[in-house]
Amino acid sequence: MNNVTLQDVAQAAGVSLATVSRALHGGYVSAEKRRRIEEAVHTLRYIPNQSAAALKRNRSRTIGHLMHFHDNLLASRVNAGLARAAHERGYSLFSVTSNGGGEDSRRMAEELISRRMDGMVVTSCRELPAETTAHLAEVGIPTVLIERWAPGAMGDRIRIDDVAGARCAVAQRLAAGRKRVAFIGCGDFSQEVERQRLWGYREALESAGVPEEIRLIRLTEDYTPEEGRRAMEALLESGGCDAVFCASDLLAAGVLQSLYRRNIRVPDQIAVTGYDNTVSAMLSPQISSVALDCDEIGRQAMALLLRRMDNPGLEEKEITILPTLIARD
Amino acid sequence: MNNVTLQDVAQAAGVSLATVSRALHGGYVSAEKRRRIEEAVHTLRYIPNQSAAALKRNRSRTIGHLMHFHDNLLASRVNAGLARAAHERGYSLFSVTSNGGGEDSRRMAEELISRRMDGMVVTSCRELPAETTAHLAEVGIPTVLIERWAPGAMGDRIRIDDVAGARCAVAQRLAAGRKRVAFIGCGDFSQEVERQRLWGYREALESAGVPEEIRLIRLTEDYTPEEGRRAMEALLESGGCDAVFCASDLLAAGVLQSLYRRNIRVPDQIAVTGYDNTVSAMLSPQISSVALDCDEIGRQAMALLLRRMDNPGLEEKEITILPTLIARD
DNA sequence: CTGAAAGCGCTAACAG
DNA sequence: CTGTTAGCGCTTTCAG
Repeated sequence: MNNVTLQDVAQAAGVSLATVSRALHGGYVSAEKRRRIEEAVHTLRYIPNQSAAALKRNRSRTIGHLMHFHDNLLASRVNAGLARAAHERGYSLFSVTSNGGGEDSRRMAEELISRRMDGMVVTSCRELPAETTAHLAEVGIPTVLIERWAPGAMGDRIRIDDVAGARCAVAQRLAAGRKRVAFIGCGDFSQEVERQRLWGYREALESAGVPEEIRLIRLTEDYTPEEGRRAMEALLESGGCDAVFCASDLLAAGVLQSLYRRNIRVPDQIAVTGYDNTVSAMLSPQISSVALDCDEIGRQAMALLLRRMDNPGLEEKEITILPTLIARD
Repeated sequence: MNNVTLQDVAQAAGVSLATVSRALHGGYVSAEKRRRIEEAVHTLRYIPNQSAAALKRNRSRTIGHLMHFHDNLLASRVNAGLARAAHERGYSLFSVTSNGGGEDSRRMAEELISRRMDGMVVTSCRELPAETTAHLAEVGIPTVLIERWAPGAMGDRIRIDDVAGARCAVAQRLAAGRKRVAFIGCGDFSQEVERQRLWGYREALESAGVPEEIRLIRLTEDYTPEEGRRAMEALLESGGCDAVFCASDLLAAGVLQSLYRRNIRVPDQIAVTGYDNTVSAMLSPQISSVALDCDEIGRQAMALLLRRMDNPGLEEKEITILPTLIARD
């Protein structure tokens, strides 16, 4: 069993427990004792008990990450970026994934509170009750919301400039001479993300002086290949197009399936652009997509957290991340 | 700040701290006091401090999950399955992802130890030093290794019957009348997983009385679309085939890209089967793939952990999970 | 530079 | 059924 404590190390090294603690935290300790302590730590395989440290310090050196389960690589990439950033700053990342809706997220958030996270990152959760973020604020846990959040949520934010991302992707097609660029995206405009992606599409058309055609805008319920396939079918039946901008790679995957079935070549006959760069490089053919720098997101999130830990009273801050188009065809 | 303690609740409810603790854990408490306590908990928004509880109990009610970062949905699905299973049993899941090699995994494992995980799951880590698993055993943390593990690693195991998975996938093609079924997979045969997938392929050929053709077996360095593409190119140049079994969906994605480029129709001219069912439903066309039941894996892992917690002395146990073929074409 | 000592918040005996 | 009490292992003053 694991029972090696500071006390044991102290005994083995012939010093007091306090000295060992100091040595471990880089305090003033004579070279000789430090050596003896290090040796004891090594031979006894001492591993500090974080529960005790956290209890005493009232800080866990851990950041909580709450995400909603979505069979999507993006979340795990953000998670990886966050983990790296946290680690660089001397924190660990405790990730939890909510499977259910608001009630579930709420429970997970409480769990993170009960573990006394020093900060909290909430990625793309439109379900987390605003009340829960308020609770976090109340108990003094800095919170950063990434990409999506429920209305009324409190905390610093990292938002993605999806208008720019979409605009850029569509502009590229127009610049390449495509005349009829379609939009396939989720039509849940209660969400800013969805509004932005459509808005970027429209802006690109407008800047290029291309009139908007209602027929070319296809809205889906959700981001799935099936929906993408269906939308593309409808689009083709209504008269076709020569390029499609999809508001997610999953939709684009469905679009490609539909085109494959009808033997319409991509990008020769129709060019397809995805969004989020999760599976775009795996599709046939590889398609262009709008990518997020997840390491950057992680770093910024940590920066926001640390800033607020130092100074809890600050106003809520919002950082905008600019996505970049990865051109593949 | 968050400073509501048991003591505060006790005061508010006019009972002793011990009574509150008992009430919270379902011990004997009179109905009246229980009511008052619940009320106090609610109005004060009391949230227990897990660090303190864990310190006292010397158990954290948390399972650690160590995985190696791989831009792959499988890991996050296993993670989700595990989280669900853990939650059902009253545990939380603390997931950490190692990005680097053995040194990094080792550090993460120590971090999990220092947080006094009650159990540990290691998914698909061929890098985790055997010595670290020994350390876990030594400090009494039950460990379950899923899918892959470094040689000499200690712990209960969940292995995937990849021989059966591959055999079944290949047999299906043969039964459908395909004559020249190729194999594209990673050639790192120091790993059991890789050996098994090739072995399953061979077994299927043998049972069907089809002679093995060395030309049809293409080995790659790794599981990436690029490698899949390259392998398929080579295969086509060497004379082609009428079906390909890929040891991973990512390889299959590359295979499809290569076929798309040459305008070879799937499955009419060549049928493609993937493995792991991560992206197979997103590809064009959707392809068959061998799937793992991640919820089942999670449940089994938890069962192994709990079993060993109750009885640490047990022999190491191995559970084999049978994958299933998802036929899509 | 070093050691003694006081808890952090909670659980789990142990006596009422 | 209820309250008192003794720590869990660690950090951090506070005196030497």
